Amino acid sequence: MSKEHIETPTDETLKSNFIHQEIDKDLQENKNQGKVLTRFPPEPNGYLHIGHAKSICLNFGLGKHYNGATNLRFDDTNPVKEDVEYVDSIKEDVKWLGFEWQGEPRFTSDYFDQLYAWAVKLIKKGKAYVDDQSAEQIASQKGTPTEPGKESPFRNRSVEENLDLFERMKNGEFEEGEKVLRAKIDLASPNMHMRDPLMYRILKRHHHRTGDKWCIYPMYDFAHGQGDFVEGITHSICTLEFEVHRPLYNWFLDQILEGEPAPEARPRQIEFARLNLNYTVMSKRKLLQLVNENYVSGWDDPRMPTISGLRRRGYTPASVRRFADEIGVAKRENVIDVSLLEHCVREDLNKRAPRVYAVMNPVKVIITNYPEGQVEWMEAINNPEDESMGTRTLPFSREIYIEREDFMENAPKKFFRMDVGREVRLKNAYIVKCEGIEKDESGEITEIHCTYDPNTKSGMEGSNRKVKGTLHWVSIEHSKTVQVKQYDRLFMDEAPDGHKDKEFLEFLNPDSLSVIDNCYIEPNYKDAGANFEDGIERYQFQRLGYFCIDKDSTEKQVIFNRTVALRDSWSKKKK
RNA sequence: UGUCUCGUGGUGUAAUGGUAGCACAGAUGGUUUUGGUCCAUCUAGUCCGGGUUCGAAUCCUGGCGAGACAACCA
Repeated sequence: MSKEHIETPTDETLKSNFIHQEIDKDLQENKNQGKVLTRFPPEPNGYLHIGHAKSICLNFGLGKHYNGATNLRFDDTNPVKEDVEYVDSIKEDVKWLGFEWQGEPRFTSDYFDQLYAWAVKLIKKGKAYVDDQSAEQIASQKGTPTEPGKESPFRNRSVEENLDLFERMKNGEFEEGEKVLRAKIDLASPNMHMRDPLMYRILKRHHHRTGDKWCIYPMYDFAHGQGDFVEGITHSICTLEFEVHRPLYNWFLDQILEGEPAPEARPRQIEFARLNLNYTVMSKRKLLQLVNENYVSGWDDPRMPTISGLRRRGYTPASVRRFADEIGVAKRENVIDVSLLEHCVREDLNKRAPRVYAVMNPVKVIITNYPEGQVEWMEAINNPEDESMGTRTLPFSREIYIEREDFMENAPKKFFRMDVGREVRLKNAYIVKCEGIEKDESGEITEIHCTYDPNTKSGMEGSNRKVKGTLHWVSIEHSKTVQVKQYDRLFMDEAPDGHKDKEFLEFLNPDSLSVIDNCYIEPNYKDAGANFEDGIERYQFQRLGYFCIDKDSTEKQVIFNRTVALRDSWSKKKK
């Protein structure tokens, strides 16, 4: 089957995966009245990255596929690290990717009262207790995966005392670290998470939503599963590391639901392997470090694997969704080659980006037999992949720029470009012949002299002649000067954070950004009809790659970011 | 020396007891006014051993290997 169009979100055909099969089974058993409700539950403590995009596409894709819905919930149980800045960026990124969450975004902090009540219920059942020990003491009693833990001396306090203490924790009578609430489960469990995990800790911090109402905050483990339950989530899709938490979530729900009527839906957690991409890092901590220590310009630096970085780099939402679909979903550890991501954006942009002429590394060409002062407006197709995008005109004159790399003295036969005595075609203009060159003292070419054949204007009969090379060009007099930022991979190592003895920063690529201040572009590139749903202008610079206009552009200074170069089988061959 | 999870071309991912397929990457050729696109062809795989079966990537068993888990993080 040929790929005529890259799928739009509505007709996206999801690749099947094991999660579909599990949900299909649940549906066959008529669990949850046949409903499917998923959720995307980020913590607002950083910007979303391509790994989150996988999760977003999975969760929202599932909701759509099963005619259900997907909630956006912020798991904001740790005011120390969280911020509204992140809430806003996450909403923007999910929307940009093309997904809609059900109703308003949810916040785990909306459930703090309920969680508190449930904690009290557990205390009353003798399933939770206040522990006065320090973090270190508790840790030292946890045991190891192979040795059982030891009981806290406070484990068997009376219900009354626990109730009193917990309320006083809530009232702010104790300082941070003085007391915690713990679940009373099993210190000998082979699952470390069942060894009397913490439920609440004292944090006298301002919360971005609840303000100063609380000075105790639930731990993620005591909040996440209940958040899903409260919302009626049927399938809680998460990454592999939470597999060992699943029994704990189920235990909490069992405790909470005891004595209650059977709920309409009870979340079922299914885990999948997170995305890893080579030549980058994906941990929030490391991304934050890159930002804070100014190795990049910000979360949306086009070299970052963040969604905002990809957006600024020029990736389209469709290309990211396609990528998420291509990589699939499974439980085994995986490392995806960035070339697949690049393939996805090329595939989309090839279909949709208008072609324009720009010269990044110019050398001057004088067409000696072309009349001085004459200008011809040449017609050019905006996108050979999409006739409906029409044509525009661009000016041709006696003095033009071509790429320095498109000329070579004494070039080998396989070099299909310009050399003295050779003919090449100037795309959408004339066939020209190189007659000679001029150099400066250092030997660098300063001018190339050509003659043109007036009978070979594109469209004329005479232009049908076979010529080995076709070059792009711009008229010097008419061209506009813009800045171009070229990006290369941020790290030189395939797995920058995969070395025990070396820090990932050691592998930073010093050439990951190169700025070209004088890039020459045809004057009417805006007429080429760049039209993208997110309003970002994207173009193909003929023969060079895909570029988009950076948000920092001004009228005086237009900045283009290179999204990705065109595939280049010539440069590969040279090696 | 625990519990859980996972091993299919270089990288991902299908095949759910019945011809190991697809994508990316790589190679070759064709078309081309982008060395792009497109088209065609090729390279390359079931971790190992035993068992069940007419038949095993799939089921059983024993190894081996990888990952996760011992934060008042999520």
